[in-house]
Parts: sequence; structure tokens; C-alpha cells
Amino acid sequence: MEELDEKELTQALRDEEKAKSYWYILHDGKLVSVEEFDFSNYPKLKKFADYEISKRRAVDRVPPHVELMKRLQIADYEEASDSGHMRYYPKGRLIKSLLEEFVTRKCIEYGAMEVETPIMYSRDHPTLRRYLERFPARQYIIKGDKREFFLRFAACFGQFLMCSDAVITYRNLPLKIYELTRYSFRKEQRGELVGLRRLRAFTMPDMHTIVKDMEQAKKEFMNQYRLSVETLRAIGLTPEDYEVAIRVTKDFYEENKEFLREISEILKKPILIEMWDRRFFYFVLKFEFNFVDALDKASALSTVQIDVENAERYDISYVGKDGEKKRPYILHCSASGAIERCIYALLEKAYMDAERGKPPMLPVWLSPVQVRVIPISENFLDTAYEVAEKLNKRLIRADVDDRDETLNKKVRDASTEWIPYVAVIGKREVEEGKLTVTIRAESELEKQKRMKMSVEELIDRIKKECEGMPFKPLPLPVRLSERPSFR
RNA sequence: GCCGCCGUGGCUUAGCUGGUAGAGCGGGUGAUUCGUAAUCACCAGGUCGCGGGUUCAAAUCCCGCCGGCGGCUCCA
Repeated sequence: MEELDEKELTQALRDEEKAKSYWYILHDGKLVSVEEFDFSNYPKLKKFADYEISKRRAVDRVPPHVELMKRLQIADYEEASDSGHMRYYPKGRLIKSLLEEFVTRKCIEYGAMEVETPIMYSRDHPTLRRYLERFPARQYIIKGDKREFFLRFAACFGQFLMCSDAVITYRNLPLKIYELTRYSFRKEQRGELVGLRRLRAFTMPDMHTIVKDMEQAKKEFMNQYRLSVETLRAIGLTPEDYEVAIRVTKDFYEENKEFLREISEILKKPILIEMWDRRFFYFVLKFEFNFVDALDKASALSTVQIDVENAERYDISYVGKDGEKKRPYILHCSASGAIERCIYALLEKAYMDAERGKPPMLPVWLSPVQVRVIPISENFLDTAYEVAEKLNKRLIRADVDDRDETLNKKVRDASTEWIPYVAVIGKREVEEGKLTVTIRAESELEKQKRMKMSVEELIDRIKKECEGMPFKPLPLPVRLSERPSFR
């Protein structure tokens, strides 16, 4: 049994080696080989292409987000677990919850039905077995009473098995099913694991769309491309933050040049194309949005694939208008990519901002503390509590620095915590009925932007900024003195 | 998985060629009630990642393991 697995694995790897890749840049409707493309206006795309093609990377330091995730008490390594399994502190859990809720909402608004499927499956299930043989990833194996199980590495299994048993007609198509997989497991090699970028247990929003034919597949592909752009943008990652890659078989490309040109029109930026002379994965077309980090490493966030193989393998079919059973195509979509990887990207982006003199921060809707209220002295503590209470009641995460520390110290701490709004209250403020608020997003590292505003004005401002995004209450005690430090 | 570097109180770290640990931050206590980036003093806190070995003696040398990072590889 073990021996057989080994054979299958090498066979699949060999297949992979056999397919040749050709690299191009698609820009303004023209396909140019990577060697001929003028990258001078696209330094990040150049970095990305280098990373993908030459696999060249000279890095001699720990990625910046690792120190940040620890210092900001978002996440940390958990030595008692396997590598690549993190602990998330209250702030990290909050950020994850918000992202999870947001992406899930996006997919449901898009028309997906949310389901839940098991996290482990029998290794001997005939259909799954063939899938595993085809993709020799390293899985976690769990021993049951009689059978052995593997932990899922995506939601494909559960959703495909569900669809295989479902009665689906052409009227139901396109049929979208969504699951937030917490977790998906991939036993990546140890040397591949880094901070929040690459994990062995990660949270993956995974949507599958069953479509009746290639026309419908292409239409959905385009819609989901747009969905992914929107999702990342709302999360805080704009198209300037990532590079687009499209991987396609030569045949598909030749037959769909116009379609790919239309795709490239959506973001109007050059796209790295990897073309395979034959199909060796289950898909004929996929795109990825790749985040390029502070050390020039790239990793995929959103991705959509057109799967031409698994409907057959899982015996998924639909009844056509003519009453005949037909074989659909399936799209795989992760609108945001792994949630942990989104946090990694946001932290790396903030780090790169700081290098350019901009105070690093998270988007306001994701900031664990949105407003810190600092009383100038003990005399204004009660007023500070009142202000914080008012904010929290209006669904804004606010806390109060009630510690016996100097004002300077409190201001400094609020800043190193990346708190977007710091409101100071003293005699002047009480008399004027206004707060003196430091606005991080409009500050520079050396020069803070400060504004007098009423509580209502502050509320309006934050409400506007966070419009349409999910909210969760402060995950920590309001008073800093009552709050533990997790490191 | 392979190769390399690393692992000292909660955190950051000093400790040269072996003689059983020093600091800063954080924490506790007291003083201080402060107008925008670290107030002062005192106190507590360490089986030096884990397990073996060499030695009169190991944080320091050797072996194994675990964990982190980097490279190779890989990323459904």
C-alpha cells in the first residue's frame, strides 16, 4: 500500500514535469513573450514574473509580517502543535472573524448556497482515491477504527460528493455552493512554511459553480474575476497591490483569444500568462491574484479555475432540456484566497507603507481597536468612559487607557498599536464639548494630523469609512488596565 | 524531506577560547495626575528549547530530537 502510493506519487510528478510552460505578457490585447516585454513601467510585475519563471529569490531575513503578527498580538506560533498551525489571540481572532464573515457574505450575495462538509475522508473511497493519485500533495493521515482518513485540503471533496448525489437540472444552473473551510489542511514541507503566508492549517473560502457548458463557464469565470477584485478591494488590497497571472492550456487559449482579451480589460494592467502545451491539471484555465510582499515573494490570493475533469470523476450530471443526462463543467473559486494569507498581505502592505513614511495600519473596519480614548488625567476618566461607551453602543470599537501612565506614554502606545483614531480628553475638550482626535490615516510618521471633533462627528466619519462591512464588538476589556498581555 | 543559520526570565537580548547567569521592556508595589511618541524608585521573575554524552565542572564542547528562519523543492 505504502509502496503503491510512492509509485503513484512519482508518476504524477513525472506527468507534471512533462508539460512545458511558455511565458507571455498579455497587455492591450497583445500577447508578447516575457523576454520581449518592456517591464520598465511595471517593476512589480517584473518581480512577480522573475519569481514565477526563474524561481530566483535571494532573501536573508524573516518576513516583516512575522514580527508584526506577534507584536500586534494577532497570531503566534504554537510549539505544542505541528508547524504551520497557529494560535490567534483575541485581536487576531477578531480580524479573522470579520474577514470570514465578509467573504462569506460576498459569496452568498453572489448567489452561493452555504453548506458544511466533513474535514476528513476515507483514503480508500474509489473516487477520492483517484483524485489523490492525480494530485500527490502531502496529506495528514488519521487512523480510524478500520479505515484510514485524510484531512481535506479544500472543500472540493465534500461539495463534489454532495453534487454527485443531488438532482440537478439545467434550470438550476449555474449552481453555486460555498463553504468556509476552517480548516483546510496541507502538510506542506517544513521549509515551505512561513508565518501566515504558508500554513498547514488554513481557512479557505471555497466556492464551486456547476455550469452547463463552456459558454456559461466563461461567463461565470468573468463574473468571479470581478467578484474577486471587489472582494480584495474591500478587504484593503487594491489592484496595485497584486499581480495577475493566468494559466491556460495552449488549445484553450487559441480558441478563446477574444475572451482572454476581455478579461485583461477588466483591470487594464498587464497579465503574466503561463501557457501549457498540454493539460496536466484538472483545469484548462485559471487566474490568480498574486500578492508581492516586502521581500519580493509572491503568493496567490484570489483564484478561479475552470475544471473540465472532476464532473466526470465524481459523476456529477444535470438533466438537460431534452431530458438527457449531461456532463457539466465546474468552476473552483476562492474570492479572497486563504483568510490567514489576507492578513499576511495586509501586514506586509502596512510594512511597505511604513518604509515610505506612511504610518502602518489596518483598514479601519479590521482594526481591533478603532478608537482609543485617553484622559489627560484621572479627573477625566469618567468622561472618557462615557465617550467610549457612546462609541461602543454605536458599534464602534473603542477603549480607554485608564492606566497610571503619562500622556506621552499612552499616546505612544496607541500609536505602536496602530489605532486609527486616538481621542484625547482634558479640560479644553470638556469645555468645548469636542475631542482632540489624531487621525492615523492622514498622519505622517513624524507629523500627526490632529482634529477637533465632536463624538457624533467621529462616529459619522468611522461609520462612513466602514459602510457595508461587518462589525464585531471589541474583543477585549474596555479598560486597558483590565487587559492581559499575551506576550 | 534535504542543506545552512538560530533557540538564554512573558518579550528583546549580553554572556570571548567551559568555572552553575547580567540588562532593557513588560509585571507587582509606592511616589507622581501629567496637554500628544517611553516619569522616578524599589521588588519579584531564569532547571539557559528537550534528551543524552564528554568533563572535577556545560548556557558555552559533542550527538539526537523538537521548534523558528533562509535556500532547494513544492503550492490542487
